[in-house]
Amino acid sequence: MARKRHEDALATRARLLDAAERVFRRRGVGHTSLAEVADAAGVTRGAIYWHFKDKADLFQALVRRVEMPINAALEEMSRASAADPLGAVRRLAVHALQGLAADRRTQAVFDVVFLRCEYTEELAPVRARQLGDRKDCLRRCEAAFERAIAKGELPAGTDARVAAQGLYALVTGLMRSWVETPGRFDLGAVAPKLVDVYIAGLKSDPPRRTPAPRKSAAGRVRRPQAA
Amino acid sequence: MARKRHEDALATRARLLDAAERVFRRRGVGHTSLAEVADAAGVTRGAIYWHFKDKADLFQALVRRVEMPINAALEEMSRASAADPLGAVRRLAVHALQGLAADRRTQAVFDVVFLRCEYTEELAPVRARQLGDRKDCLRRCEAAFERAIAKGELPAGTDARVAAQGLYALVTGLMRSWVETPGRFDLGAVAPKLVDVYIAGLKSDPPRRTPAPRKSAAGRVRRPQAA
DNA sequence: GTTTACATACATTCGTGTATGTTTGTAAAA
DNA sequence: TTTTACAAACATACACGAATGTATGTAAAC
Repeated sequence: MARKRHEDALATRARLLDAAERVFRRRGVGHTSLAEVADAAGVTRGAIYWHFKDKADLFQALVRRVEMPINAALEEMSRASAADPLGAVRRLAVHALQGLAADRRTQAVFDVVFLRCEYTEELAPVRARQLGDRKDCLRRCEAAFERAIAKGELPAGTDARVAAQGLYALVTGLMRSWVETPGRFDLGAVAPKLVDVYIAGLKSDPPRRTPAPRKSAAGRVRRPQAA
Repeated sequence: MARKRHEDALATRARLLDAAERVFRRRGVGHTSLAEVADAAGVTRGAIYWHFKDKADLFQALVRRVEMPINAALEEMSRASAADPLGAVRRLAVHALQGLAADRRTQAVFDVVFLRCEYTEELAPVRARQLGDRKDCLRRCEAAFERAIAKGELPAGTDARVAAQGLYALVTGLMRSWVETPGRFDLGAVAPKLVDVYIAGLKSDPPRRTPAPRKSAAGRVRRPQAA
């Protein structure tokens, strides 16, 4: 085929990404050949190899399309955490969950990321980016919780790091749960309730910092069943 | 090679499962050929096709090896939930997490299940089983929370279903987080703290049942920032 | 002698990467 | 302004390896 104009080429690229989303979701990243993606986009493999280096590169571009809004929300949370730390964290968590519940593209990408791909060597760059994003998110949330402690919104002695890990686990766990069975529950409605449950728990029974990292065997628990 | 005795054959089968655990974890389920598994086990593909129907069958057997203890803990939880519902739920969640933190085989299988395989058509039976297990777990936890409400351990009007979904998300989210970066935090120590945070949150700010499923647009939040 | 528990060999399919072909926008040269 | 040359944006073709399933071989246990 012939040469297109710039905008036509960008349209082709976008159609390739859309097609990859659909096919990856249905057949899995590793199980789909680039020929299938090309077919679904109405082009040939040549188009893919023109726009992308290989399948991993295509996948990476696919993920980055939905990363930006989340990162923007993270930034905003860090700003707002100065005045209202707990509120900022709450808004971030709820916003992330409701964003997933509302946006079809986000749903497709999270479906692929959670269930339809395996993180081996060839996806190492994607994986590294995911872990970096997670680390960043945890650091920001931890910082916000620290501010909440300083402001007296959370009890002194609260382990902000553990608190952040718990919130992250709750949110991502909900995301995965919902992606596994979409439509089985109303994520948009459940999200604020459960985030509030967790934050209320942080206030009334927060994770305490371990008083001193003794040399004794770690891993076992000692807390006498605080029920 | 020659024929072995029954116990020898069972040992070969076990070594195949062990080898598959290692290779799947390193290279991903879809990206590993059965020849690699056979090599790692010191046999040929013939042995695999003797003991298992195909790769999916091998993977399924691999997962089932670690499912039993968890299901047993679930049963025990249901029994204990009559007398001490919240305590039983708490013990189940903490036990599951610490079981992951302690057992190498469980770690390997969860690693593969979370990160190194893609759930496509060929893994449909495995997937169906996972979803069934999840459903069972959610139902039992919901029932336990209902008992807790009946006993006054949780406020009346608490939505037990949502409460169970949140706990499940927290626990599985922690599992995945820890599997993603093992050694980055002490799961055995963090687990009871965060489970307690969540349960304390259920007590002080529980998810309320939606009073009446009005016809109004669902999904948006209305709660006036309960900070 | 028969079946078990594998090993070996084979045919076939599939996917990838690359090399090459082809057409047309587009900008500079004339 | 027309022509020329180049490069963008793909399509097509090919070579290669790799994985699967099956078919067959085989030696020891029972």
